[in-house]
Amino acid sequence: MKYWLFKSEPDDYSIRDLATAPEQTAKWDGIRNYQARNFLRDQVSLGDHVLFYHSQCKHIGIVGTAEIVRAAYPDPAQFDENSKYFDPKASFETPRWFCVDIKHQTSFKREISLARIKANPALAEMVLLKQGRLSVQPVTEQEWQAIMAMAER
DNA sequence: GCCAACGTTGGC
DNA sequence: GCCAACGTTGGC
Repeated sequence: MKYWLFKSEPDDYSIRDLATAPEQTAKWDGIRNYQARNFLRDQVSLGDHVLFYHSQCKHIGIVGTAEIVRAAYPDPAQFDENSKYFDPKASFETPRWFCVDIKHQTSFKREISLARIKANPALAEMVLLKQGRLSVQPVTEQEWQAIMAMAER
């Protein structure tokens, strides 16, 4: 069992959108960064747990959790000429980008703000704080437990 | 809206 | 393969 942190701009897609989606499930597509792609394609597995993070908004932080309900498959948007995620260099034979499906698990009453994350010594080594721009990133079990201890349901 | 950090592109 | 130019992310 592994743990991850997925970033989303809530104006684009929020934890509330996920919680109210059909079957509380969504396709996590549009990832167009190679490092994030490699995690999605090679390491994110069915049943893994996800911290849902809101970026570029008023209340930046971790807002809930989700679970991987489908492992990596080619992101259909790369083949769609009308999508902003279209990639002319991708083909069905050699897809370049991948997505997974996630299902909502919990929404926190209050977000665990970035400021509180930075203030917690147990979280000092989080990839979130080390590598600010990575939108799919691993989380250790210890970090997961520390986050859960801070969360109000 | 600004700007730092960092990823990507493309000329050489 | 290097590196400058450029684009994007994301906190503030």
